[in-house]
Amino acid sequence: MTVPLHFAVKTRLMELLDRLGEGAALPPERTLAKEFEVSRWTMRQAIRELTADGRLRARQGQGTFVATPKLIQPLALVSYTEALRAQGQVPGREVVRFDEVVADAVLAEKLGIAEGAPAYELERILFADEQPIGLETTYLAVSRFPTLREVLLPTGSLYRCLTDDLGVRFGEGEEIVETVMATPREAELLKATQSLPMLLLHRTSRDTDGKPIEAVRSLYRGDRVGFRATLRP
Amino acid sequence: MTVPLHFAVKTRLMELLDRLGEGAALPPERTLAKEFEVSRWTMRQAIRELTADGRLRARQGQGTFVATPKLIQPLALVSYTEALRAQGQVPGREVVRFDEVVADAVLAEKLGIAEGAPAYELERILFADEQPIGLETTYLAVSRFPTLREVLLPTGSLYRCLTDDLGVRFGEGEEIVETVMATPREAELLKATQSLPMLLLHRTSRDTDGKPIEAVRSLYRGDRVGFRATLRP
DNA sequence: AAGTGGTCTAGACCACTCC
DNA sequence: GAGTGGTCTAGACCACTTG
Repeated sequence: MTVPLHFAVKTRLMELLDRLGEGAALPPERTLAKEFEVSRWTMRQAIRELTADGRLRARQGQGTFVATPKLIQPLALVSYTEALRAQGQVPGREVVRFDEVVADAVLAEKLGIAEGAPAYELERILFADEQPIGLETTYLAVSRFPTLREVLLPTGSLYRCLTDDLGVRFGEGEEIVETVMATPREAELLKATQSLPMLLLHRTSRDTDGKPIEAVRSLYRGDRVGFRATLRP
Repeated sequence: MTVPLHFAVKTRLMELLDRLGEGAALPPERTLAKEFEVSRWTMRQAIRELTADGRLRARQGQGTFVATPKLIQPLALVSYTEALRAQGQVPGREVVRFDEVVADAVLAEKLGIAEGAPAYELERILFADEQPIGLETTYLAVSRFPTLREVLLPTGSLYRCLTDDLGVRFGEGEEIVETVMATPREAELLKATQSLPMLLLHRTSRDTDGKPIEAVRSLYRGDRVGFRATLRP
């Protein structure tokens, strides 16, 4: 056997998906396994890969469905709200946590504050058209934005608040992109099956004077989201 | 929601990895499964996630080992060769295919040529310190670079060849980043286990006059590589 | 030949959704 | 309660590497 069986199944399934339309329901796993004459484990392996690729969406208790194309987000210092609106999607946010933490050495260096100084930790779920697509944890120096708690609306845009209400002018930033597997907590918050590949982004951004603004850890559903970067030599 | 068993195993395994050093060998799956009192399937699920996260590397017939940290590559219009050297790694290339193909509508639009016009298809495996980390397929218009076959050395840098030998000046580009699962062929070329999450990049770049230079499809091992982008407002 | 990871089966039970 | 996807077991065989 050269090609693994589950991959041959994946290939045959893809043909089936092309015939079915977007949003169409796939037959149950057990039925498909019988039709393809493979075990349910093998069928699930094939379905699992197609799910990770963003071609299928499984919903427990309901069934498996043909997915819509991935959302492509800009990789730039722009507002999540405006970026989504530009693509005709309805943005949404839900605050999971808004605490103050003590900055450790790594965070303090990123925010340009002393180790042990207080920092906001703002964790939010990002939605597109009511569906959770990302989990964003933002760290900001309390000393720099002492009034943040008063001016930031729970469902408002953080970038708009920083620029319009607090006079921040974004300059340059750096972002590191990698793939990881979600933890059960993260998967639950994003209503994703466990063990789905995610896109993990680590961002630090500075204002036009070069002063640190924020450090951000963003986890996006790899099956639903991609990113677009503008390249320079 | 109770935590799946394989994830609890993953957490316990991570503690074990911290005690073992980089490059250390893990006990065999069957042994670990007995020690943790789980089935081999559950143990493999945990190992699979740690492998996808880049914490472990499995080698068939040999064993499973604690991995080294990911390589972070720049997301910019720069030479792969120089980017790798800047990080103290030894770059390498291997040409898999160097054909001429007929451009379909999508490719023709990207390259600024007529549909049906000939285009080079150059597929290469990218190595870092002798290990395959990426598979890059580059498309260029034959009409624009008629002498490419003569001036490009099999193990040479394409970017260096374009800039130094053919007088190309890179201007701006666009890159889309997403996660996918590798096909068996791709996994084999990258000497990766099948079904490992990969980073898929689609790049188009233009010269300083705005004329299209190349269209590139790059597939990088998600367990070994990450990317760094510079952000602007 | 022995030992390792890789694939696959058959079957069980759980968690969730909908009727 | 019925049907769906999600997790897990026990066991088998294959493919690869090393001695």
